[in-house]
Amino acid sequence: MFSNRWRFGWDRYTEVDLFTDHNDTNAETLSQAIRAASEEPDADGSVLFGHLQGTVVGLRYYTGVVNSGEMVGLVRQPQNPYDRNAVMVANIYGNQVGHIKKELAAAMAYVMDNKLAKVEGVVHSGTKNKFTMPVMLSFWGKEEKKNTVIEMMARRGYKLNTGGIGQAAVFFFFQLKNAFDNLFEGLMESKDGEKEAAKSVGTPLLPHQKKALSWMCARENKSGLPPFWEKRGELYYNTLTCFSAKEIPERVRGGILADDMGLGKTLTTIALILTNFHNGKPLPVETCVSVTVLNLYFSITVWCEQHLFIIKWLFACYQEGQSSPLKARTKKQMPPKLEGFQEDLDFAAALGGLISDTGFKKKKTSKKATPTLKDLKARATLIICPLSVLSNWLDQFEQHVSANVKLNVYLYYGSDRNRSTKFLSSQDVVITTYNILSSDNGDKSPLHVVNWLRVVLDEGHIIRNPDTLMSKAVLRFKAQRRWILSGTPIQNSVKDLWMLLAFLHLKPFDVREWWNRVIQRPVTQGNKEGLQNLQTLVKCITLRRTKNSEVNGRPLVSLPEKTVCVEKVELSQAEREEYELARNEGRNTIGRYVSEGTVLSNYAHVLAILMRLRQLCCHPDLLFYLSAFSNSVCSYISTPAELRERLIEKLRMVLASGSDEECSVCLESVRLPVITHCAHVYCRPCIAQVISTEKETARCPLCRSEIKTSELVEFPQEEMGEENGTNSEKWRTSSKVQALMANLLRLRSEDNRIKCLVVSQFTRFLTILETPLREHGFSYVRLDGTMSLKKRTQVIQEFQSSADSSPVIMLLSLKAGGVGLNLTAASHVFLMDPAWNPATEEQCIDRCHRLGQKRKVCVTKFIVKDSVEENMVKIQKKKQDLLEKAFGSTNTDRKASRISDIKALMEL
DNA sequence: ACCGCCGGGTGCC
DNA sequence: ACCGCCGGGTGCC
Repeated sequence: MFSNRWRFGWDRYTEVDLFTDHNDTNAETLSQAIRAASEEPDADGSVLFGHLQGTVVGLRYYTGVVNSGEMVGLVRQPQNPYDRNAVMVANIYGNQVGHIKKELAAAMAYVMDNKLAKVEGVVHSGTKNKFTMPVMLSFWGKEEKKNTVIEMMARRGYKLNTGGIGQAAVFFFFQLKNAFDNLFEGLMESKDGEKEAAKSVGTPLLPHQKKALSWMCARENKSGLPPFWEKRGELYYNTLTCFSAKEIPERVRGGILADDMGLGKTLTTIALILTNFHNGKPLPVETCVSVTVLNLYFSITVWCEQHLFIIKWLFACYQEGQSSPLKARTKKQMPPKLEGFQEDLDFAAALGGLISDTGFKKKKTSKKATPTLKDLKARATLIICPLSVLSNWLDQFEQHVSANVKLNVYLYYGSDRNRSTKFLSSQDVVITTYNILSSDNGDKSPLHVVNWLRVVLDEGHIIRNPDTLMSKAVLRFKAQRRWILSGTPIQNSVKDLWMLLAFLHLKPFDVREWWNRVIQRPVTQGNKEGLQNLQTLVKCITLRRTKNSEVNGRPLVSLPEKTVCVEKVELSQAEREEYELARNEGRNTIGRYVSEGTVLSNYAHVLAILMRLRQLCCHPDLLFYLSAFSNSVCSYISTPAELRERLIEKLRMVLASGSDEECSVCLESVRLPVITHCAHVYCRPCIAQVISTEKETARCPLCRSEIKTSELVEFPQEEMGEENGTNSEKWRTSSKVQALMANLLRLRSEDNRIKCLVVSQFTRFLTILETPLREHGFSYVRLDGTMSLKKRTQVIQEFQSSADSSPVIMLLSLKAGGVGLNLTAASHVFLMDPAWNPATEEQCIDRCHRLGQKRKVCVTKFIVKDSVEENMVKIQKKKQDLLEKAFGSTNTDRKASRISDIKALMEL
């Protein structure tokens, strides 16, 4: 009796499958157990400890079957009444297959419960008999746990086979990295043809948008097999996990639209909503002769009028005369109209052609509605977007939906938002923000009760961190179709993708374990096949075009021409003399370091010399003290205050230079910079760690001078952003300044509304340039890294404005702002000084040579003849190769290449 | 399960 | 006969 009861209890789990959501129950289901077991936040640093052949027993008691080569999951069952060490074996769908034999289970339980290792199983040869079968177990975990685990298992008589575990093939690493970077490139091919949007879409679609629409409709309607599934006889077989099932695997209805910013993702999505309702028919919408705008308008105003951005949006509408304030006000006072709801549903049902009007109504009230009816019932598309683009969505609906079409768009936002699920279901579109979502997160939240036709995540990469509330909320939507819109689907690593695939319900990868095993780990370890699989996966569900993409041999969108020319600048007699003096001096010094082999220990000094030369090329007043103290020179500085002053000066120079100073501890750009008494710059956390590890014996990683935490000097807060050192009385010009001004004056005489970007790595140079700009009456703004986000947006807005009073010149610090910066108002770019990294320059140019640019773009690079700048340009070309080779190469290699760079710069 | 293990039946060669 | 051997019953954790 007892035994039977329990057996029944466990057998229940065999019926659990991962294709069904179990949100409704609090009972711990097997699928949840597997999810929980595999939800280790960071499986990345895992290494393989070894393999072990084990046995799965008790097959005859369970329904789960496995194929040859199929992956299985191992789940601890501490509550098992027969053995608290029990380890259950389940297949991909979560059907139990059996148990690990108890002796082995006892050993594994210890390892698993103490999180010493994650154990994975693969059944290499299928069932030999129907009672037991062998399983290959592999143990994965943190390097430092490796020996403990091996010893632990050995003590219990299980010897982990550690032989033949090669490290990831480093050789292919570079290739793979490249392939990964290009993961989202070239995903266009010729997916389907073009599709015309429904009549209700008021704006004609561009060819590439029609293609996207066609692809999206196909993704929603076609019933093919998802990637890596194929039909084998009566069964559906997953070629990656070797799992097979009788039922056809659920297809992902949706995908990732990853077009570049500006290609019209919003418009295409609106077109999709209007064009592809149930059975591929257009969304049934009421049309009317009167001004439709008001309907949309009305629901928004009623619910959200207190929010500033809406007011802004309304204001924009007024201005454009799309509706009158008066009408809006009268409309606003009317009670919300909901009776259209039922009509719409009936209309939808009638369109579906499957059930009669009355039948539909009857079923609708019944709780046991079949899925088909539920599907039909779904009408609304839920759009989730960042607050910052909310008004843009409203604008776009306004703009692109035909004027005579009544589309119910509801903005689910604000404290008095309508939480009625009946109301929400009745809408055509509900828009909300990620923030609302994370606050409206419970199971009873209306957003999670409604059966959506479609859920669209705008800027979907926002949910890439699975630990956030909103990411969790996003996984619990009930929806038939799911879309992610994102210009940058991957920002850092493969990891970013998991959440996206999980949202899309891409089986079986929505369960972290299978994703980790099949894709993430192979890819991060440089496995070629893993990457290919990932590519295939992404290809199947993603459409991405960039501004450079071509369709039928023609560019998607044609950007205006861009010309780049280099203007050689001759130094004046005086400048040349000063430059040569500094150059000879520097050359001697560096030459000495090279011959002594002490370039690295005097690296700060070397950089300082180069910096001085680069600055001399721009303007003599750019010079800071050349704090020439390599460790040996420190002694002549007398007082601590003077030392501190000089260190700060030096630090300021490094920071202002924009030379992308590298921290020698983490080898990344320095964050929270501090300078040591020996004048080397590190990230504060990095060097602090060095000091805390080495204690009293701590030495500077670069020059081996003694260092102490108390001697780390930071940039004083009050000096941040203080840049008003030059006053116009002492101001003098330079050859480069002259060259720039000549260009600006010439342009102004041709067309006084031409806008220019003037770019330098030296913020002080920008300051120097302000004087002649003022003198010649140019209106300018300035954008550099020291400005607050708020100030930046304000400056950008000012510059982008087409108003007559808006500035014509932007002084831009090379590294300021992210890639997203949009400065299309400018059509001329002046790069005042060459950067170490040509990509930085390209990025900067792209800020104005991008979608939305109407004029030809003209880029001028000023390079001083016969100077370190010319050599930098030469190295730039080489640099691209170096950069690529730097992947996977060692610290020493990178340093070595730097030394050879320096030699080339100084012509040594 | 064409195994291993258990425990009862049995017992020179 | 407090053993070995035989053969039937039996079987995950």
